[in-house]
Amino acid sequence: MPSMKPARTRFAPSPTGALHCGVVRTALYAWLLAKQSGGQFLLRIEDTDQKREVVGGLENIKETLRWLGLNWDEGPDVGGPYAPYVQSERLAIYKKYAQELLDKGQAYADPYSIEELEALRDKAKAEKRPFLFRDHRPENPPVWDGSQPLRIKLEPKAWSWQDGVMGEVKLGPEMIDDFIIIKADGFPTYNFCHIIDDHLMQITHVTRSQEFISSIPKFLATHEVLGWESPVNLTMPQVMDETGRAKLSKRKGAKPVLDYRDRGFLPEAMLDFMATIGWNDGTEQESFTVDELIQKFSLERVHRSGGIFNEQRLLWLNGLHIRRLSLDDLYGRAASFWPPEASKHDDAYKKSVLALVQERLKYLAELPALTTFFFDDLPINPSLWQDNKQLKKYDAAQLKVWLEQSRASLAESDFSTDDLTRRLNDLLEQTGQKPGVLFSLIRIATTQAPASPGLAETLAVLGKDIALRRVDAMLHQLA
RNA sequence: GGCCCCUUCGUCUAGUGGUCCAGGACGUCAGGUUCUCAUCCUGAAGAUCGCGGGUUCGACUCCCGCAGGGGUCACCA
Repeated sequence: MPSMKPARTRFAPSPTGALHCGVVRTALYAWLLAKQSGGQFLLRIEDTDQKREVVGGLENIKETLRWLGLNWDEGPDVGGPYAPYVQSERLAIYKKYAQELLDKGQAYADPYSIEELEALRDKAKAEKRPFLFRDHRPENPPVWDGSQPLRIKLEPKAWSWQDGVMGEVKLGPEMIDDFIIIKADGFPTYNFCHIIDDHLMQITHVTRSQEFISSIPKFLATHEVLGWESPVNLTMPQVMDETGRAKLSKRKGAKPVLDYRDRGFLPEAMLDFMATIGWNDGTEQESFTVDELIQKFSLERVHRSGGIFNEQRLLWLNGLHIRRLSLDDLYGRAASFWPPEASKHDDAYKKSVLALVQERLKYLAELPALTTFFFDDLPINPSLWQDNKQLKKYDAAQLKVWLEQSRASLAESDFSTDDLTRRLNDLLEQTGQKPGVLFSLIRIATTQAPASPGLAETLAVLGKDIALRRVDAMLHQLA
């Protein structure tokens, strides 16, 4: 376990849509860093682009993190020493620093219209040279009245830095330009305000997704101009979609994390899955609890290459975590996933059903498909025995004989699993049949389902009345 | 196009010069666990370690080049 000074990390999403696994994985790594070092994890909302803001975006962020258990020590709702933690409520702070830069001659008003800028950019493109705003710095910038964008004046300079994940990265002076720090609408840009906030909020490690890596020189230069030390930059590899051809993004159809909750994925499985796209502990351990992640996670073992979001593996991990749960725990989590028919039944019954399907569930939304026959009689489906590879060799009269024999024995049973098992075995001898034939017949008769848990266990849970009633219905059908 | 990052079985990966004609896991296939589904167990197929040079007695591991993929070049974050 890496010992380090308490790290203050943050997750700083913008409320522009539902959180997906790509961005949440970056949040998870930041959270793990804070937890394992005894530091703090902050949530900060970067809502400086009013146009892109989405209704419910903030709620989705909070709900996603809460569901996953990525609790924030400071941030919206919980407050903290550096409140507010919503950027739209911190405008005065950014303006203050912008004014300071302006006063020092480190910032200037941008006199160009959007159209003029575009023309300059097009021209540069046509001439196949990079567009740099600094080549067009106005000689006598207008007095900044807040209606023009304000640009920071940055001297071109090559930067190299030690990235906590990527190692040493070097980028040339062409990556630095006079970027806008305050937009014409009065809001600051991400490039500017996140630096101020990270500094004021004493963030020690900044996790960012890979698309920001070429912006880091700008961030470094801005720190320098402000006279601040940069926090440690941690650039995380990308999470790619199933095609492997693009990073996970909302536009490309990445599913919201909460969709997985709604399908009955477990938060600990999601965390396990996300953590292990791009990180492993170097042993052959394939699955981790949250505590193990906190203990074992290390930056040194985070990959630099991107990883594909493989839902197949998530499914496997989720099944694994479901099986690890105690029955009571699972029962609590499954509450909203039962089929409607189950509402007529009591907790004890539902729990005994759940015990039988626990090892069969990959996700909780499968519950109805696996259990409906426990709660209500399914319509009799002749194809179940007519197409069954063991049973289709026999005619209805023969099946009826065996089923009647079975009914007679079951009628004597106390329906304990032990007694049922014994009787079922006796019936094999009496009828001279293989389990493949007789058990299939009884299973189909009593469930009318294409699949079910073990026969004796299933019968024991169903109970005598229901089991015999269904056998009778099937016998009637075979007549 | 410039710049940056990446490149081991389909996928997630182990691997930091010899123990690797490459190990594990998911997935797939086959068999076993008194029926089905699932679990569990066993086994199989699956990677000439992107390509080409070099360094070295020896390279997946080091160096160079190339190719491919991803990212980025906004009054978006």
